[in-house]
Amino acid sequence: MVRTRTFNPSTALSRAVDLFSSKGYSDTSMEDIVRATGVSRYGLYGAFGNKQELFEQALERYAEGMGKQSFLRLLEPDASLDHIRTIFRERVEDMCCAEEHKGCLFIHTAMGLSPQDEDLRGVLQKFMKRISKAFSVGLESAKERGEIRPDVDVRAAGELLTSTMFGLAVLGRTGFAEETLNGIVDSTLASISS
Amino acid sequence: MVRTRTFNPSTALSRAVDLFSSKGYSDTSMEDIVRATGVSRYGLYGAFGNKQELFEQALERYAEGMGKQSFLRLLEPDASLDHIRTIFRERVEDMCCAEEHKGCLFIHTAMGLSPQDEDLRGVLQKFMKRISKAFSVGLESAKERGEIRPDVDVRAAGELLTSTMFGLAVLGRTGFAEETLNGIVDSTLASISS
DNA sequence: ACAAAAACAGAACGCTTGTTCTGTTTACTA
DNA sequence: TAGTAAACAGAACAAGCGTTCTGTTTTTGT
Repeated sequence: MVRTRTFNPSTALSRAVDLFSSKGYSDTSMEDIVRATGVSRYGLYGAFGNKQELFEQALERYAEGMGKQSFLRLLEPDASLDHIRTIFRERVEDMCCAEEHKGCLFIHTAMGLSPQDEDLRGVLQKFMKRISKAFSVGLESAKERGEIRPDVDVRAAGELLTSTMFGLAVLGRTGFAEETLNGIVDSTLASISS
Repeated sequence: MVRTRTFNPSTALSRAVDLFSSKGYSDTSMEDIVRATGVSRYGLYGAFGNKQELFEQALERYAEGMGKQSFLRLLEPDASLDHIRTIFRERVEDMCCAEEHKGCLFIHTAMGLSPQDEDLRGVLQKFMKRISKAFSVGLESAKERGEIRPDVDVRAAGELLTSTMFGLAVLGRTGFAEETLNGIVDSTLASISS
């Protein structure tokens, strides 16, 4: 190698994640990414291949970020119902307060999925099941703490919470009030707590 | 008028609704609509103005169809919890069984919304609040029948069900099993039933 | 210091997009 | 039945897309 990169692919990817998660795949152009990152086409194509591959890496990065930022703490042994509530509160705040409209890359990807996109669908499913599983584990801990009704099936409840998370994101995007969304969170959590 | 239309704008609009709700605004081209309807560009532009206006009419039509097909029955005085469950069952079947992947135009529209699209956001919000209200009215009837816990706030519960409906649609799109989705429906309804 | 290989900026390419224009056909009216 | 105005099919247009190519600049190893 005779000349070194002047940009950091990792931070460029972060910018791409932001764009993709607020506008989705189709409504984000390579030009947009060039502008947002300050990286030339050459650099982007050299580092990521093409738009599709860049998107896939962005999705991976997004999932990783969501995990680290929100769901990892559910796997700790002292996870409680409050942890779960906090995760929802943070997500809700992100979703509706932000005038920049962050959006949710998972939903964008799900809606953009074409029927034959079996690979991408699999990846997305894996990420969502991971979220569901994390909720279940957290719920199990909360159950041991006596915060959850003993008859609650933590697997089913994990799926319920995952579904709720996406439902909230859609309502948030549409501009529903933060209190409305938090009300939904509280109803949902109340339905499983003892 | 010296020559009459050879196509029916209303049925053409129906086709457009199908396309938009499975692929969203950006991923549906006028060419797609020309092909699906058999109507020439001239006819489409003459009847609907442009793509944006066609989309808005499609959204209106979609909402109307959703209302007639699903939510109108909740306004009848004998509406019960079973009516609500049936609506969810039908939606779930539509969403995940169908290999054609019908999709949800509301979610597509919500995600495609740009921060400054204040008008469209208002329209969408109106439709969603209408759904929420219909749920509330149905829940009130069910409550009078003794099917719902007396302490349930039907307004909050209506919002919860609306959110659930969108969450389910996202999971359905991602390919989650029908049983999983129906399980979520049952958990949700169980949480409010007496 | 020089040569070479890779990063760079941006022009260019082919394609698709939404939209408009053109010439032709049709059916109603007088 | 003849004239006309609107519907028609599709060519044409400009703009934007993802991608590639080109000529220039930069940095490292010799």
